[in-house]
Amino acid sequence: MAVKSNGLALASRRVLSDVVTDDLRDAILSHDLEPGIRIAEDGLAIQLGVSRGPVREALLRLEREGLVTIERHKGARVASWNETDIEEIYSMRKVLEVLAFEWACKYATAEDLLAMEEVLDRYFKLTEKQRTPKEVSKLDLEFHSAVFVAAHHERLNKTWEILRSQIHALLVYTWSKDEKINKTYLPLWGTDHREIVEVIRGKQMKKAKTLILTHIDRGQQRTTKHFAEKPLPKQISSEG
Amino acid sequence: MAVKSNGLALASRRVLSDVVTDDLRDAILSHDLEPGIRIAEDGLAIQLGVSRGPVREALLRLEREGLVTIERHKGARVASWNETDIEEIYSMRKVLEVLAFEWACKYATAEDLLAMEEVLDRYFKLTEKQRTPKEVSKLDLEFHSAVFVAAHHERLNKTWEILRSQIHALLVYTWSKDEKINKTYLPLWGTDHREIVEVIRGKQMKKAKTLILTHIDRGQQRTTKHFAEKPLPKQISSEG
DNA sequence: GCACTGTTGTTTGTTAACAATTGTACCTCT
DNA sequence: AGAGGTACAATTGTTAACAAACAACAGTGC
Repeated sequence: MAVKSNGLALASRRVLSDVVTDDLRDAILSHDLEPGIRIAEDGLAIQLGVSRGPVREALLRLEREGLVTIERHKGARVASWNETDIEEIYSMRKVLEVLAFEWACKYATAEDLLAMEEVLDRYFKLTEKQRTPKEVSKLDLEFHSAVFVAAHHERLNKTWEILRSQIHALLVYTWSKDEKINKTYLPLWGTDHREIVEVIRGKQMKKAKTLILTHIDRGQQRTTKHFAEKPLPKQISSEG
Repeated sequence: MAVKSNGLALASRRVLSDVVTDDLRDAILSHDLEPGIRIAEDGLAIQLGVSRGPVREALLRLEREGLVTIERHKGARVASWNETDIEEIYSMRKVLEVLAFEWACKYATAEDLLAMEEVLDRYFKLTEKQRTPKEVSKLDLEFHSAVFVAAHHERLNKTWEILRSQIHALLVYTWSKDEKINKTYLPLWGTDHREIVEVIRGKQMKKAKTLILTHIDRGQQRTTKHFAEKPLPKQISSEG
């Protein structure tokens, strides 16, 4: 019923809990569900036309992704963010990306490099109008994910996927209100990434490390700035 | 029924899925369940006297911990290990521990340092007979966990807990057969840890980094060696 | 003998009902 | 009026039955 089999039959069979997980993640990352808001199992189940079982599983998975918090006997809420979260997320990101670049320098295949360039191409082909914060940050994360894939490091990739969701949510959150600031920053990313591809191709591990660190630092400063400027949304009162 | 309420009532109410998770984790980490072995939901549920719901949740959690692998419509198996896993685990461990030490140098409280020394004390008070691989590695991991706690970094701690389980399982696996090798190595750990505490107390971040890296390297070499020497157990035939 | 197919049994995925816990509103008593 | 307690409502935790997918095997046709 809630199975949206668009056209062709899916290769790896999707199961209801997968569908619910993806739907819910999309709802959170598209800011349909604001941070702090309560998610009742039954309500969501009815809304999606499924039973509570798959919904429970989905909430557990999203909790591990850091998009949702669960309290015993009290249920789930959409995760909310503060300055500490930014510090934690970006400090984690730095060490993970450095490791990813080291391994990518060692193990990246020709296909991996091609995949990275493909994302890069899509970025440069964006028209001025398409160059929205949402679209650009989506491509940015896609590029970095391509680097992690190139690292061929299973555990590192799993950890990155979790952090990626949180970064995504954080960006959506900080950018949800003001659309003007981005124009001055965004164009920089493309050239950064182009340089990164070449460094990996040349297996210049030392250079890769400094390059990625400054690249991420820029992102962190931007995010911190936006976060500070952002007017706090109506706090969910049922917090204390 | 399966609720083992030993004496006093637990502070934070434990729920069935928690009990199942812990029981199953113990069974895996104590090598009662060997790597590769199949875990049927129904069987485990009956064995523990609960229904399949909590068992499913437990399996999901242990999958995220990396102790169990789940295949769609095919069920769960106890995770098994190879040389690649060792490389992945220890490369992750290095970057996580370095980050933990940086943050611990910055944010460790007096209580945190005390907690570390308490673990250290228990190590040095072990009698010759108590100094088994199992006991020593348990204390080793406990010490490192204390450092992560001292870092006061929520996401880093969560990631470490996952990796810690895997390291634990890996150690149990490599040491499951031969008990003789350890005697020559084990005594080193205590002095390493003692030095580590002092470095954190003195907030010597640079020194902490090199110290922890050589410390972990030793562990990796030992594990790799044991793993290579270990005779492969009877492969679970239902693999291919 | 070998490939194919239908059947059967086992296991996971899903559902709906039941039990237990938490939060709230109202009532009573001091 | 305020403190405390009781009943009620809402929500999560748990269970058992049902549906769907997968795996093994016997039987059929070539």
